[in-house]
Amino acid sequence: MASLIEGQARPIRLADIAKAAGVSHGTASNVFSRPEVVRAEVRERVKAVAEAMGYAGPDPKGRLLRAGKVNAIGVGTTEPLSYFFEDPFARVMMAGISEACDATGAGIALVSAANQEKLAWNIQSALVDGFILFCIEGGSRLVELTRERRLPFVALELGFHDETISAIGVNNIAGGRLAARHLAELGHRRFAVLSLTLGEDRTGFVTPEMVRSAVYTGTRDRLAGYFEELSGFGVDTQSIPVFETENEERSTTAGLEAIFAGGERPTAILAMSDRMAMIAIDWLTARGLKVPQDVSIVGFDGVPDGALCDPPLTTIAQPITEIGRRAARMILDYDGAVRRETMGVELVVRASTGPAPRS
Amino acid sequence: MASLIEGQARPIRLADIAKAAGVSHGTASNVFSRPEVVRAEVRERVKAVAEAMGYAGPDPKGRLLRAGKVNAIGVGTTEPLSYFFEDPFARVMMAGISEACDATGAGIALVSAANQEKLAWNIQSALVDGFILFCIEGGSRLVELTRERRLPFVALELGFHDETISAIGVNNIAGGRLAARHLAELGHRRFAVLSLTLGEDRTGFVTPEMVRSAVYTGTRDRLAGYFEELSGFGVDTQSIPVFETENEERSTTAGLEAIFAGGERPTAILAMSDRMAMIAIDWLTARGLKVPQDVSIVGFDGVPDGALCDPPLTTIAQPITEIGRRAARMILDYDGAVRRETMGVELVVRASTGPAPRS
DNA sequence: CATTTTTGTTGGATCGATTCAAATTTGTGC
DNA sequence: GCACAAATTTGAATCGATCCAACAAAAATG
Repeated sequence: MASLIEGQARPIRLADIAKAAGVSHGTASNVFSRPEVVRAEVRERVKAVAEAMGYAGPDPKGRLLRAGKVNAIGVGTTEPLSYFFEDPFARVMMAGISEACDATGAGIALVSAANQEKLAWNIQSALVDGFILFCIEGGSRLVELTRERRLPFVALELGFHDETISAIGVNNIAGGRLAARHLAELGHRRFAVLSLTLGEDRTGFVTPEMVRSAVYTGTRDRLAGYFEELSGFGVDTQSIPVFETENEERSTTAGLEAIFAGGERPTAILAMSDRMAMIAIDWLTARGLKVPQDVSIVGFDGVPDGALCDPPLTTIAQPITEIGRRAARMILDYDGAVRRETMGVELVVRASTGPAPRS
Repeated sequence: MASLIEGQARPIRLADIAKAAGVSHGTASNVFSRPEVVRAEVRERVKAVAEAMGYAGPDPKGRLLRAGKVNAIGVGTTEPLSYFFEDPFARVMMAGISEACDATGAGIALVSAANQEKLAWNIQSALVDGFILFCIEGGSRLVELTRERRLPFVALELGFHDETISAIGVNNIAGGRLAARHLAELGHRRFAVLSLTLGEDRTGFVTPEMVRSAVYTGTRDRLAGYFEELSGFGVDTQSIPVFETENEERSTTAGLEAIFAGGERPTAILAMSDRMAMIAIDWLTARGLKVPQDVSIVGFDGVPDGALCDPPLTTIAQPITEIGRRAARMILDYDGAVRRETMGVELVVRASTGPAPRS
């Protein structure tokens, strides 16, 4: 009678095959996880029973609970999941993370939190041993949520002023200086800056007070680097227009329009991302301005696309892949310490910069 | 005395705070997962205790075991993990998968199996509700392994002849025909084919017998499409060189060298992937052959890069994103049925094809 | 043949939560 | 103040494995 009822196959458990094979569940477990300790004869019998009953092998869910380690690292962002596959910067970073994970056999779990309610849940319920956080905007909330999981995590790329969390970033001041010096040495004296976000979600021209109260010290530092260097060349940095964008097309275009609406047009643009720099190239070209003959542009990041656009982009290259590798290793080899690493950057000169036009 | 020993903080469990707050496990659990059923006063007390003890919230590992559902889908491949972020085809596919996952709040777990031993383990221990398999080469082993997990899974893009597994693919015969017809109508009569793998890991020229015994029916069908259509134009398909590659630079280049070593050079190349097509463009250009004046090339896939290369690539476009979306939904809405879907393809004419050179 | 080793097997404890039927408390109407 | 309904709380059972101390059997040693 029982057999008649057992129609709806509920998944076979290890205990089921142990019973069917007439061994203890301890032995049954060993057959799969440490086959060498069980006598060949028994091993074969248990395996045969498992096969016959259609056992799928030890369920990772059960193992996980016991083992405690998931063997996967979570990568979180407030962007939609497709960000990881579409954004050039993210892709190079992910390649670095992948490399480190491949080397140790760890998996990668992508965690997105495009909408606020699900963000919390997704972070809270992700099955991972630690997190790498892409702190674009809304980063602070992401960090807060992740901190509550009490798992190891590393913040990338924002330069939070919170010294209590592990982070890997680049020397933004040095990067800013390199970019500015390169342009200044080419004779440029009239500049404009396309800036990443400084704090709250806003776009538009930036005032010195806003810079001082910036949440994102990464942005602030790049700006500081630009200004420090340019001051050395006698440029009045107070008069340089700085337009804060959301690092996407719409707000960047708005920034360019605002910048070029004025009378004194810049001969050089300092962009805090390659993304904005490439949008700027397109925008200028579409308006008949030649890059670099009329306007020079320096980006920031060093994404591969920059080498392919027309003209190829001069930029401040971050060691993106290496940052990814290190971030992953930081999680994989977590030892309880808070680590903050700052990587160097380098100027990559391509064709988007040239001598200042003599007016 | 005990308190002296308890130095090494082992993570706080729900049971710990239940005891500390003087409530049962059940109530403590409800405080977190169904707060509305517990009296406000108790709820606050428990929460306060949790806060004070530094409780990280219900551990997903425990919840998972009970709930049974991971709420994540695994994407598996035999390539290294970085494949997902670097390969153009994979990226577009992943974007589609991401979209479907974002919509339902599911996560994505990337599972690689670059090396054989770890392959098995990674597939066996991945914490997912189902798999989407990128069946490039070595696909059959991947499928075998996954089948053993007895989880829902979908195979992408290979056109396995095994009808018992769910799969989404495109109409390869129709695609082949479209490509061939386009070239034939431009007057081409001398062709060469850069083929994807037909079966075991090998590269080189392909014989008709090998085609008949092909494991990968997707490859076979594209070839069939090419040949059927060309026959209609009176081309002797027997004499068309077909070179099987591994869809990467080295073997594709080898194929081109072999093809162009002969006396009767083709005026048109049918490539079974955009990847190979673009490699071919570069190879030909580097050798002073003009595309499409000297040689026309049609790709297959329709990856975005094809539109950007020089010259832009004529290709057979698959609805890659849509395939990804459907695959993800197939796992997410799994109902126990085996589904096999075939999507349509379309010819996208760009500048890599032109009239056959006369001579 | 008795004793020690080696090799295999057992079954209870554990990992960290959720669920649900039953027990208890609180609230309502009369 | 009582009966009955509604709202809370309890505690045992469960999810599916692994670990390990204890035990049993077989093999090696004296």
